Amino acid sequence: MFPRDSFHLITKDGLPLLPLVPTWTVCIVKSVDEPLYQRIADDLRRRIARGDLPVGAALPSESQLCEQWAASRGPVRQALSALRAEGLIGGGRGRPPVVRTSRVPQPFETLLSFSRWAHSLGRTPGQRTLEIARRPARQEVADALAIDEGDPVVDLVRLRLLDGRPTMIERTTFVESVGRLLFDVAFDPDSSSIYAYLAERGVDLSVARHVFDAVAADPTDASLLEVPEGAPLLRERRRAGSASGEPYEYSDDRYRPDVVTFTIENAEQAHPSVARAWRPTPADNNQTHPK
Amino acid sequence: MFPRDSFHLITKDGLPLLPLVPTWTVCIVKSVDEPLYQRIADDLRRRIARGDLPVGAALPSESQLCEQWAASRGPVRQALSALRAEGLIGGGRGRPPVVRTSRVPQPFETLLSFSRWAHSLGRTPGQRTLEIARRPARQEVADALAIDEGDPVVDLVRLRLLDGRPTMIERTTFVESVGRLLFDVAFDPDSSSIYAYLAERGVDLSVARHVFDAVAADPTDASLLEVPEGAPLLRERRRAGSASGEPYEYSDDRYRPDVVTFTIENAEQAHPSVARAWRPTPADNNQTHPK
DNA sequence: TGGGAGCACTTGTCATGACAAGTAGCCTCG
DNA sequence: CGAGGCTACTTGTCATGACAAGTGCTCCCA
Repeated sequence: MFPRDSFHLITKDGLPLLPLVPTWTVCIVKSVDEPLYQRIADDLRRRIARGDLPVGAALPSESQLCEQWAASRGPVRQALSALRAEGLIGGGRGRPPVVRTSRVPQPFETLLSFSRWAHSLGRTPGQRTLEIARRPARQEVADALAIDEGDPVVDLVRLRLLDGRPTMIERTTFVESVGRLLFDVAFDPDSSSIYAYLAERGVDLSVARHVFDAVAADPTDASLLEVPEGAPLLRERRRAGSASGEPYEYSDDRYRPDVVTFTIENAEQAHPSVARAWRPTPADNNQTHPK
Repeated sequence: MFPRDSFHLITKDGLPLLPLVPTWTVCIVKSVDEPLYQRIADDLRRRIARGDLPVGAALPSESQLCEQWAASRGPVRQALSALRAEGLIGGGRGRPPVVRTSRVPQPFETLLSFSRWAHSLGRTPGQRTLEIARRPARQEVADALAIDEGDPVVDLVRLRLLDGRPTMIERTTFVESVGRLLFDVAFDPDSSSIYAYLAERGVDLSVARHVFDAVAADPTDASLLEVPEGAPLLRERRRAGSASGEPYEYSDDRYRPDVVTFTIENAEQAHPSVARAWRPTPADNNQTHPK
């Protein structure tokens, strides 16, 4: 299915081999089959993330990049424009592009999958499945999934843990055609990531809409999340579906606000980026208050 | 200061005059001095927003756009790529671009300014200034503004109303150089928008970071927002500053979650868009539950 | 009638060349 | 010594041409 990758050598600066490079070490990168402008962009991203190009530093000029990659201005400008759209670089007419931030934007999946997010943080996700059932859709769920009230759906309720601590209650409803897959013997809701599992089965979740508000913990929430009844919880209601807009799942997730926050970064020029953030407990960040 | 705009006629379809157009009405658009690819993008955006190109419809092919605008593929592709980045259109190799949604992304300011947001919703914002004071910075604020604890700052506490109903408590702290402007006789905190006022004075707020969580209403919050003590509130902590990253303001805003929510729309391909959403009260949307 | 080859058309990628517009540094002149 | 102009260099915009890769359709043949 995947094209066989071919490889080539590049220097430790991420540049193709050129006579003027004095010393170099070897690393291997995916090469052909990926368009040139993407290889250029990936390389610049990597150099920014690694700190070779610190914040405030000027990138090589377009003509220099053209020489280094033996490319014309087209692909080089395409790469720079991609970085600009991600907010990584600034600059403008007459002055060379400048590194604005080294933060790499979180990919789409990170906001969707709790497991994937936890792993990207270097923490260990856990989960306890409380209920999985096939039942008729309630009104609110039917509206969100664009089906009729009473149509069969699959409900899944899970308590999600972070490093063993209760963090979130997830009440997800899948349309029947997708939820059916969760009853497969191959699926173990307590060990694997649902989204990874569904992706393997050809379910493409590619658009999502998240609505945030706050609710008070009801008795069930309170005992599972180990907070007092009535404590404020951060609620995310999520509807996700295919690229064509067909909804596949609706979820009501309630977070302990002392463990998880959501962050939006916003600039006049660049596109906004969103991220789920983990908040260290007071015991953890004792004496480590940021300067 | 501004270049004198020149104008030209285009048909009701937004196309330049061509002999093959049978009927047309006149409208005036800004023309020269704006690059071609932006004029093309603006025109397509307008046609999508007006419904001339409904969701699901295919856009003209690149070669057609080239003919219509007497342009080469460069600017046309630049325009399409801009729309694609905004999530307005989809499509790919071999198939013509397709309108994905007609929703125009909210500009940067809408998430920053309560007044601006309310107006864009067609609702009337209100505000009651509870406190404005110059005092030494607390620890948390000093950290956020990158100044030393005890440095002078300007605190502003306002109750914000939507259609006369209490909606949000805003506790904003400005660095002294910016906050000083709020004591000017020309500024009336109860009538004008702070951000519009500051922008006039040359304060450029162009990057912001918003962190969302939930808190319980303390006695002050409760009485001002007219909710029970301990009720869950949606909290947004915001840090905003100049393009170079210098922070100007830090704010702790607490919303009634039954009035305001925040929404993130997220897709695998396009950049995320964020928006503040107004939630009609149960009395308002009685019998108008969405199908 | 069904399936596959072929074809027309689409978008994706890249090269080359040209000019406009903005920046920063140098240098001259008052 | 300061102000202004000049120049080299940068990025922004656009034209033209070419080929690769994917889609959808027709048409032919088994």
